[in-house]
Amino acid sequence: MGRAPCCSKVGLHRGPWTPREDTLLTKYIQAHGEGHWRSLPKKAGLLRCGKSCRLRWMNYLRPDIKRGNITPDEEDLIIRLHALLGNRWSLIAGRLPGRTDNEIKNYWNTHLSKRLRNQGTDPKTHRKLSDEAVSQDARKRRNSKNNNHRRSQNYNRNKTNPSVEPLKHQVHLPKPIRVTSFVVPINESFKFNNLSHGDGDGEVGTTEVPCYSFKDSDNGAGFLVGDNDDIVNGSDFDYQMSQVFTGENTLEKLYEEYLQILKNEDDQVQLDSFAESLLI
DNA sequence: AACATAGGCAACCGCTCCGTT
DNA sequence: GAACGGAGCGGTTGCCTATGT
Repeated sequence: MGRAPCCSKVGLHRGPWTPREDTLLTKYIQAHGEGHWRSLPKKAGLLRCGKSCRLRWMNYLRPDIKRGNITPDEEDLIIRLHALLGNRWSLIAGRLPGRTDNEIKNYWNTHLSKRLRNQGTDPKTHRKLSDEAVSQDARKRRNSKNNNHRRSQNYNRNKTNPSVEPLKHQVHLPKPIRVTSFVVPINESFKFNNLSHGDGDGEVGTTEVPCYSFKDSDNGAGFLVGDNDDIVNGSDFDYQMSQVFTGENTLEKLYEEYLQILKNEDDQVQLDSFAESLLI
């Protein structure tokens, strides 16, 4: 408490990560493994704070991250887990292979909580909302929307009004799709390739971009993914998805657990002990 | 075509937890 | 037991794109 934020040091990069930074971070972790986040940026040659590096790795660069649409099964599981655990996103993410807490949190805030409200369910308590509560909720949402619009309006005003200091131009890369659920050992997990592509500033040239080639030792399925939309082969993606969900039956197993518990929903002790088990 | 609004997501911030000294 | 520091978590913000007017 009272500690200075680790990102307050001047001269550190902030905002979206560049392909070069991604490469440096991934290469470093590939060689040395995760951990020691505070000292990592210096050793890896990054002008970022350790927290930023950790976040980038955990939410974006890890090879076992699954990107792409949340399936209806996953949605259902998230809702049920949220009912049990509340906003403990990391615990919820821990039960969804390849999903990150940040992704689930965002998905909850942007999709699921709205859907529950529309269905007349309080997304916090998972209980039915009364008519009065529903209308109050609608008023609240209108207000929060207005606040959000103000932020957008400020941004757009700055964008269109040359008298206002323009915000720095930032490059948002296309979302990569990384689909693996198997553990990849350090140093053998992935290889880097060089890709020719536009770098987002209108220039076209050769930039080093992380592009990982995975190999599942069990079934021999190769898989190429990276920061470029055209890298991922759709059929491979589907194939991997099916391996994740039909091969391991992770979600089905969880569903069975849930169904068992929900059958005895009155049995609070059992429910509690299940929630307890998730904490391990 | 230009502008306004709405929605989505990556990244940041501040706090807490927990191991070490 | 107190102080310290690394790591992790959840809430919030900033910026972008899509859609509407």
